[in-house]
Amino acid sequence: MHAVKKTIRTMEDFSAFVGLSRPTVSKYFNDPNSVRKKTRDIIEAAVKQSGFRPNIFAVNLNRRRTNILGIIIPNSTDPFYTALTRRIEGIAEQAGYLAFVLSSDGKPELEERAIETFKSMNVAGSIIAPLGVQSHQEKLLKLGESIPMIYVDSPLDTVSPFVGTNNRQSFQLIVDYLTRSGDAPCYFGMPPVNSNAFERREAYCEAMDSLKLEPRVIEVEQAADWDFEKSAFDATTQILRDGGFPTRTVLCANDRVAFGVIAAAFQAGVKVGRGEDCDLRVAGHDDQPLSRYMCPPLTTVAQNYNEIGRLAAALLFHKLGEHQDSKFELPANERILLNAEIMLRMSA
Amino acid sequence: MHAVKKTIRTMEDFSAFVGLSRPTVSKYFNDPNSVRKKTRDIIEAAVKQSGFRPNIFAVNLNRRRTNILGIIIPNSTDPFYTALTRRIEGIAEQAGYLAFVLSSDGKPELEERAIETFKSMNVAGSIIAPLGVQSHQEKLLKLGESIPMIYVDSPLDTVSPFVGTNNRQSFQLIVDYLTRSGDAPCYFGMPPVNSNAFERREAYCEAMDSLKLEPRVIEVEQAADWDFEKSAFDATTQILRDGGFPTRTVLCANDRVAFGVIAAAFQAGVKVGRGEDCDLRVAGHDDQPLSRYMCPPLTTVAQNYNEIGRLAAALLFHKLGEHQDSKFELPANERILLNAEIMLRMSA
DNA sequence: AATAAATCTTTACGCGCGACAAGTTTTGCA
DNA sequence: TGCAAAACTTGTCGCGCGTAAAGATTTATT
Repeated sequence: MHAVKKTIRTMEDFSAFVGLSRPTVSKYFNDPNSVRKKTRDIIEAAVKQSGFRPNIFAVNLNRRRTNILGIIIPNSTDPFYTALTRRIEGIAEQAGYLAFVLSSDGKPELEERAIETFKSMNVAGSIIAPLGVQSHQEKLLKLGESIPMIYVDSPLDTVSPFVGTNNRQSFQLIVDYLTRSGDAPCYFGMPPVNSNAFERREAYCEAMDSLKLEPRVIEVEQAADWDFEKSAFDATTQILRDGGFPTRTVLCANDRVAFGVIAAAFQAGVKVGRGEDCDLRVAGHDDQPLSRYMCPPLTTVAQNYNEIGRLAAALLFHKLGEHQDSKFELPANERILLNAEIMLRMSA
Repeated sequence: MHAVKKTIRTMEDFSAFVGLSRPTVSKYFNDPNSVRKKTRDIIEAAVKQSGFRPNIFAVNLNRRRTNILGIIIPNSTDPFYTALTRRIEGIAEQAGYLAFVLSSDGKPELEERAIETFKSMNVAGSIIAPLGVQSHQEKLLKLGESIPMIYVDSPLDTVSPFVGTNNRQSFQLIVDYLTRSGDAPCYFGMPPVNSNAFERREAYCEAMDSLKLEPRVIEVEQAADWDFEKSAFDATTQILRDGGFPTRTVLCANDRVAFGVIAAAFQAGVKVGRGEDCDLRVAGHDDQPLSRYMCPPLTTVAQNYNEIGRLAAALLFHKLGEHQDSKFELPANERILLNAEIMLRMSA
């Protein structure tokens, strides 16, 4: 005695299965609270039993605004972006949106493709960690005219909505600490993949200036690719061969650069750490998941990617006209710079 | 003298703009080679000028099979999966598919949600790195009945199409090497997040057996979460406090576990490496991007994620009936175990 | 130049669902 | 019990595009 369960493919099928009309079922899927509790329970039971889900394409076809958010990150293998992405995905899902993530993989043409894909998807809104390519700004801005866009990590310009870390504050913090606890740091930059490369360098210089110290930026030629560890490793190997760093403390533009520096130092027999017997202190920026497992554990500044994600989503939802729940505290303005927190560990 | 460029939103608009009929334009987008070269050139010029892209939802609505591939990975912050994913995305794009990536984040319910999302998207096919949860096998298999699915990294069962690393071969390789070059290794497992956890342990034991050596598996209680480094770090700290490892060589189930072990050893003052002055050798498995930048650089076995991605995609396209280009060499069968390559570095 | 073949145009339908209008039933409340 | 409001049903349209059929036009072949 088995049920002849004809496959439920469409909402039509499903509504027949539930014993309700299709418009009612449709209403339910758009807003479960728009139907009576009794009805809701019936539908929910049927959903559970049949596993029916409305066809995404049909749902989004004749909707003015889709329930899809587009996320573009510049590199899909960098833990910072993946962590940020995961956070945003979670929030989006809770709010009934589907987050679609594309990586530009450091290439402007892929960033452009991603934008066009999102355009063809008629996404409700977009959160983008942009590449720093000048020529693409206008494309992004053009897309921004038709759909709400929030920038994260690295600002597109000086006016578009943005959430990121306050590099000035974070570098002031780490420079202060390093200076108080030992040698003043020299600065080891990151490849010029986005505006953070320039901003952080400036932030370092300003922090040094404010302490009446001479900034010492290590001039390294770095291609604009995302293999941060490798370029830092190679450069450091060369530097150590050529007589070493100008000071006994190196502040890196980010943790991945610091990984490369530490690895090169280790292999050159240079002992990294803040102990008496150490030759070099190395500090980073970002607090990547692995930083605490480095040898020695990396002293760094933690970017609050949870907050960055939350606030970017909050800004976006606000622009989308979502009635903000208590959980979506709306920030005061559209240019948000978050403070970072210093993570004192053994490397500096 | 500016063109009054009315917005081109639909293919209707676009075809008028080009001066062709909509069906012809539609044909072009489905297969550019299905129209005359002259026509193709006209359309392509117009695409370039207007930036028109067919609406993804409309395109996929009344298609029997969409041009979307679903990818499910168990953890979005693990570099192995992100690298694998990126590879697959690239291949999919080349073949005219759009890869949609969802992470189950280690949670069976999210894996299930992801599957249902893909079902609602009517994806053409799916590539999945499954969690090892027994109860979900049937859901996956059920989905597999309606759309082609390829499993990677960790097999679902013993029959479904699968591409992954031959753990037997890879562990034989590393155990051989470790044994020849020093102490026979003991084995440090990974949290039981998928079948690799068991398979690798078995593979280690078999490799030891084949050398007439007694396998020594370190019994560690590890929760089934993805914070591999932390659990390995904590366990190692405890072990070192309790008198150390049973042998002077530790083979870890994967690199991330090795990271935790090495960090704990470092902090306990135990020197890791294969030098005369070292206390402990540590080897890993996978060759994560950061492994070569560890201190010391991690000796490990490289999973060929490029090949895993390529072959998974090739298998899938074959099932989708794509005329395989030369680039998609079809493997002989549907259960592919790739050999791994040993990466000799300084840690062991 | 004549004819077949290839390519195009015109016309029409339907994919699955959201949205709306108009009519019917249920519910809540006095 | 009665009556209005709320919640449902039935019916219909259209989102943007794929696709098929039938006719018109261009291209290739002899």
